[in-house]
Amino acid sequence: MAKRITIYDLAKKLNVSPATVSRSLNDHPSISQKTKDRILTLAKSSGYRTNKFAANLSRQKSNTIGVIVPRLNSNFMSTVLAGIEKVANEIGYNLIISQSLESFEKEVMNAKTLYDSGVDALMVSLANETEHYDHFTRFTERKIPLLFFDRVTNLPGCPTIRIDNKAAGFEATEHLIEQGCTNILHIAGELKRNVYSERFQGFKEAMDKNGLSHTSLDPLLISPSLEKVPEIVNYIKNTRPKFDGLFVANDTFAVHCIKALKEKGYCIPQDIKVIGFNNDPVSEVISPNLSSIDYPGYQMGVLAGQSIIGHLNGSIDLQSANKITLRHKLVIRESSLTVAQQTKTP
Amino acid sequence: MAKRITIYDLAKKLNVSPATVSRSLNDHPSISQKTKDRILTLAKSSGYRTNKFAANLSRQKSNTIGVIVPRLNSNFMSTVLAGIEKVANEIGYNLIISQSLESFEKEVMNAKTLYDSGVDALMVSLANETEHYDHFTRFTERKIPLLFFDRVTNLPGCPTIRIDNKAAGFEATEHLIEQGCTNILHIAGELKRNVYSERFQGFKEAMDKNGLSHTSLDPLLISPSLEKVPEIVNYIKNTRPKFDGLFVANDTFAVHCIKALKEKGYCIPQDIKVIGFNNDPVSEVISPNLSSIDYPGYQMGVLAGQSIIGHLNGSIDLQSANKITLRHKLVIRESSLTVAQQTKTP
DNA sequence: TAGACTTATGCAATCGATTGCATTAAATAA
DNA sequence: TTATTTAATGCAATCGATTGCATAAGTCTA
Repeated sequence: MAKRITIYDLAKKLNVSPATVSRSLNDHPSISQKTKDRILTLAKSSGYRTNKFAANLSRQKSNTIGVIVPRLNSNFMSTVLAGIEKVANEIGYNLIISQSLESFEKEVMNAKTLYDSGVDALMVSLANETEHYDHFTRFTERKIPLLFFDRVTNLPGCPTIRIDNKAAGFEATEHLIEQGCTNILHIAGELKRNVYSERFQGFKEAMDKNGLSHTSLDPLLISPSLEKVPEIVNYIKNTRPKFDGLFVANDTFAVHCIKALKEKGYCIPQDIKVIGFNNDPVSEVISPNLSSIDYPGYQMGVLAGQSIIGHLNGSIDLQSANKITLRHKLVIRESSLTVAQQTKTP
Repeated sequence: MAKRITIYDLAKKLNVSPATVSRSLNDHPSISQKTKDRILTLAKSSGYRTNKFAANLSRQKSNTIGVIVPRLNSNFMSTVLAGIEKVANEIGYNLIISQSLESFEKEVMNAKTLYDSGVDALMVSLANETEHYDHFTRFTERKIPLLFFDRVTNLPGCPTIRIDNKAAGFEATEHLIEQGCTNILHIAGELKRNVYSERFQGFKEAMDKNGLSHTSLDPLLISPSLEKVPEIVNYIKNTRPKFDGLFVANDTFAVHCIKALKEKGYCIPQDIKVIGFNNDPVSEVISPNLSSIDYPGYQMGVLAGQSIIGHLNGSIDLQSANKITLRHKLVIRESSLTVAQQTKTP
């Protein structure tokens, strides 16, 4: 039952042409207010809803933005997505979200599907595995705005939204050094990704600057699995000279390291000071509270949304691919403070 | 440049009709394998991609599933979404995700938009505010599969996926009672939602069964804001007889209660035993580790996806709206154990 | 009141793929 | 060899909205 109502139905009922109906519905200036009112009234009362397939086909746009993220269920990502969704929703865009699960192949597939689905724009945070970016060229070729956030790469004409991971890594490391650490271990993520390589870079520079040697534990893939924690804790336990600082590129992992270290009898921060990255809510739950780098996920999402929409409206020039760098902030908590200083805080 | 290639282009180049091309692309049986091969080869080499707008318009389906959730950025929700996305992605469906942010108005808007977007199915987890469900009738009227998960309601013909919140609430409460609690405070969420009202119900029944009185702190809206924590801690502190048990309908909130209580000098579980709900990863981070009800978010997403796809394929009958109830599990950790028992565990 | 503009509407093509029905060609049966 | 079936393909309508161009009606000006 209830065949869907079309503009033809409305047109017939009001004795006007479908064209007039369409124009009225889109508030075209060349239709008299009277006619518009008649049509709008009927449209509303009869429950007319425009068929987007037809409209999309005709207009060649979908009012839809595609998003590819490594995974949905991380605190950071879902926060960014929440920000994107909010902006998109407000201006009437739909969001098609897909996850690469850190797999290059899936990322390529997702890109294809989203292209086919006719998204008007694409926003991507790259998978760990990704090393080539050809799957995005079909977008750029067709001038479909393409934006990278957080885990970015440099493609011509593509805006990026990110933080200064290197500076942040540097600050985190210097903070540990200021607290008296001289032998710091850095646990990174997949170094193919800027977020991890840059943090690592910052770490090295801070160590070098302070004339300290750095043991770069060759980064295990920490993001997906926490199984590596015991391994790392053993490594920490067995290495001499002893580590007195630990800079982990990701809070979740940091938190689990702390847990494991405590179980092995370590006192934190006395025996080893720890700092994470992301300022994930868990950092305030673990005891001792975890120092970290704060970094505005929600805002990143909002900005990404706004930026892409600017491009879609043409109000931002596509050529001038802007690179937005958001502010990060060192958040000092108990896990990295020398006890002396710690007691200062009430 | 690079005008998009259509089936007409392919048809012309191979001297066949567009119909033949279309059928070949869809692997229609009445096309000879030879022709199919020729067409498929050219299609691939020329980078043809089907225009989904046209296909959708013609077929009247979108290969798209709409999802409305209260918010993206909660551990539980993003986990469910990850599960849904996985299934949808595997069978070639796109996911349009939108958040109601607990607002009824937004939920209605989102439903409208998704309807207009021509989603083939809709999956919903209800907003706190929602009390009426008319915004969904346009879906059921048009036989668009509609499914509720976690925060469900009973609409005729709509499958639901959920857990037995009442039983879980009951078990959580009985566990506290077994541990010696006699004066338990329950902190619920918005009681309009089944997940919270049922847990509350289970709580009351367990208390009644054991002949205990229950102080039902009239549930403040705990989900969105943690600002209420101090208020609640004060309430706990000032109420006599003292509470010796705390059952919080949500782990995040529970964790922050524990933090606040510890700051006020409470020893947990000695002074007051605490149990949460959800088995959120933080429950293993807080000290003491939080007892909770485990409840499989990812699996819920997968099942929701499979169920809806069953409906779309017609392999599941739409009439027989199935109600799936997933297994939950009481996870006992330190926060709710009497010290005697606790020390038993190595 | 004719001519020149405006304003309001309609005509009809278009977007690209799908699909019921007709048709042709090839294969099989009689 | 002819009639009959089967396999392969094409024709043309359809999905519903958009939009350039044409046209009709209305308003002004001289």
